[in-house]
Order: sequence, then structure tokens, then C-alpha cells
Amino acid sequence: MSAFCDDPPRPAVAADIVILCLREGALQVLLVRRGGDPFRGRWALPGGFLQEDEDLDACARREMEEETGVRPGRILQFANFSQPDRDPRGRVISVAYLALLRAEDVRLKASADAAEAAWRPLARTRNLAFDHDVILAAALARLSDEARADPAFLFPLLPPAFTLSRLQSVFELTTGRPVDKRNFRKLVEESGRIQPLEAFERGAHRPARLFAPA
Amino acid sequence: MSAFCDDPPRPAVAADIVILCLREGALQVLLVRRGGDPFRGRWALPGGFLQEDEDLDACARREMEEETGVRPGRILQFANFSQPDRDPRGRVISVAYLALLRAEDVRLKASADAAEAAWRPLARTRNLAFDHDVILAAALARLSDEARADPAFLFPLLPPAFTLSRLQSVFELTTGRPVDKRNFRKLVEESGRIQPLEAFERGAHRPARLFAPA
DNA sequence: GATGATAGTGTTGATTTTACACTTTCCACT
DNA sequence: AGTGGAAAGTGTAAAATCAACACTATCATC
Repeated sequence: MSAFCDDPPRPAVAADIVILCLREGALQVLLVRRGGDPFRGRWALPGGFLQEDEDLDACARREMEEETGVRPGRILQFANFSQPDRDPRGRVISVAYLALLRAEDVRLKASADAAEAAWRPLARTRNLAFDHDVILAAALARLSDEARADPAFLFPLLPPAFTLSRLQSVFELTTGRPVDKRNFRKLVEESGRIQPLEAFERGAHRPARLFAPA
Repeated sequence: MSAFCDDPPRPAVAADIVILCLREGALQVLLVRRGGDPFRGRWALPGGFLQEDEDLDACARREMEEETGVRPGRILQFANFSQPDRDPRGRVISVAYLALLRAEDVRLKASADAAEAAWRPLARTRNLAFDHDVILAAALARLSDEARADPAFLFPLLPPAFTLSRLQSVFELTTGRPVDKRNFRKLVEESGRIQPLEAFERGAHRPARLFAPA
């Protein structure tokens, strides 16, 4: 017997997570290949159902840790998806999250629902299961907004020490637009979000100063 | 028998709506007095459970129309509230919406759950049922952000034709900060979001030109 | 016709944003 | 050891935007 007078329908509620990293010079998204119907064999965003004793943020964090072994720094809830027919199994409300992390920190694991988990370059990511194409697109739009508002949002994609050129290239990847080197450096250096280190990255060229999040 | 392998918990999902209007020179929020337990007799935000055949936006619109008789123009989904213990009756996920409208358009109706519905000035609004104080505060913060980003967001609070002084006073109410008259007018007039009318509001003083949304 | 109250109107300085090009430093190669 | 290639690093000027600021105009009322 329900405690509610009008006995509301009770959808399942899931957190679906757009987990992005930087690999092979591009943004890649963590996808799982579905092991069961519906959409068997198709790629989907990782996610899982909200459990009794957790709120949505905790659910997203738990799912993410199950999937990647990584405890994420910040996760960003960015939209709900609630079309009645978005899941053929029945009513599922999806709360979408965005998380950024470093591919090197991740040991991919298959899980209950996922036959396989893999990083996929964004460019070749189409025809995901359910409405996950739409969720992914919304995540990327949000990522771009956040990066423009504060490039420090992108730090979790990078190692603890990074060069400004590297940060700039990630910024350009996420926003889709090239920016002027001097203006970008000025902006970031004056933002107080980074501190210069007495260390340099050496390569075939002039060594580049390393910076760390402030 | 569930279509899901892991038989997820099934919370109720509700849309709760912060409906604001302008009354007596202040922002007021539409509240309903709870007719049943829990929180019997306390004020709460209007809202209701997601039904089988509707998505969240449709749910919010339907609830709002039931409560006010007004079909809202834009509604803004701004946050989820999902603490496991936020409703003593059981698990309820609340999706919070913000809507603006004109008090004159509204015929308040009591509804199933609501013994009474009334506009309440924000200043005197405390100790709402559930976590609705928090939801309301989040709504006001979001309103302020939206208004600053684009004062046209506030148009639904105003009649179809309004003076710039009136728009400015609403802007100041929502953002909490006074702004310079000339700067504000310049900003709004150059935004292309309003058009001047050949009509004036007459009072005890110099007539003020009326404007309409572009 | 004087008073009171709101409408209406431009300019200036400060700040922020954008555009733009050359020198430095290291490695690798010869 | 000298040269060439490649990315690192650096400053300035013009443009656009934002912020501050005070007086005149017009109506209603008395």
C-alpha cells in the first residue's frame, strides 16, 4: 500500500555518464558495448540505476568508479532525459552527467550490463543505443560552455603538471575554435587557477615550462 | 516480472515548480498549503508526479496549468533534488522548474493535494515543506543569473506592453542590485529584444513610452 | 503658473578584448 | 661545431565594452 494518495507511476531512474578523456590527441568518450537486449551489441554510455540509499550524484560516482576504477573529481549534472519511450524496456528517467579524467588513470572493466568497455574517438561515435547520441551531443555543448567560462574546468583531462600549449590545445579541441596563443596564456596566467613550476617539459624543441593547478 | 536484469528501485519522480509573479511591487511565489501529511498545513511548492505518458517538461506544464489555469510560455528545468530522505513517505526524486507569469492571468485553484493556493512574497517565505526552501533558493539564484544574462528573460512577468522603468525595476528586484538608468536602457534598447510602441503610459507624471517584446 | 514626480537623454574614462610578429632555445643532423 | 627545424615565449596598440555620472522635459495637480 502506497504512502501517496494518488499512487504515482514509478519509473526507474538512471545516471548516465559522459566520461571524456584525452587520447591520441583527441577527445574520446568511454562507451560500453551492450551485452543484452535491447540494443544488444550497440555502444552505449555507461550508467546505472539509482539505488535506495544514494542520491543522484552518489549514483553517478559509484557507477563511474565501477566502470573505470577511478574516483572522479568533479562530476557535472547537466540534463535530464525523460521521453516516455526512450527505453523499450519501460519507463526510465535518465539523469546525465559529465565527467573528465585521464585515460592513464583508468583500468577499464567490463560490468554486469557491459560486455566490453572502450574509449571511442568522438568523431567516429554515432548510432549509440537509446537516445545516447543526444545525451552525448548535449554533454559536448556543455563542455564547450564550461571550458569557455573557465579553462580550469579542463584540468582533470591533463596530468598534474602540464604546459600551457597542451592546455591550449585541449581548450581548442573542446571549444572547436583556435585561440591566440598570447591572449590565451595571458588569460590563464592571470586567472590565478594555475601556478608555474620550476620544471620543464623537454622534447625536440625549446623546453616548455610546466604548470600545476593552483 | 521486470524487464531489467537487476530490478532497479523505482522512486516516484515529481516536477516541483517555482512559479513567480510580480505583485504589490515585489516578486511573489505561488505556494500551496498542504492538506495532508506529511507537513500538513505547511506551505509547499506546487508540483506533482510524472505520469506514464508524459516527459518531465510536459509534467511540469500540466501541473502548472492545473494549479494556475495558465499555460506557461517558457519553463526552465534547473536542478534535481534526490536526497534519499527528502520525503518521509518514500523515495521521491524532484525535478525543479522555474516559471514566470503574470498574476493577473492566474485564477488560483485548489487541487488534490493542496487545501489552498496563494501568492506569497519571497521575503516572508520560510519553513516550507520538504526541502522546498532549498529549491526556492536555487530558483532565485538561477533567475538572477538568467536576468543578468538577458533581461528579456523577465518579459513573462510583465504585461504585453511595458515601460522601461518597469522592466528596470523588475530587473533590480530579481538581481538584487540597482543599475544605472541610462546604461540599462541602452543595453535593452540595443539588444533587439524589444520594440518601441507608439503608445504611452500616462500617470501623474511625464508619460512613459511603452515597449513590447520584439 | 508653480510644484512635484517620473521620463528621457550623451559623454567620458576605465576596462576588457582582440589582433598581430618576432626572438629564444633546444634537438638532430651533417 | 654549425645549421635548420620546431615549438616556446613574449608586448603593444586598436577596438569594443562597461561604468560612472547630471541635467532637461513633460505631465498632473494644486
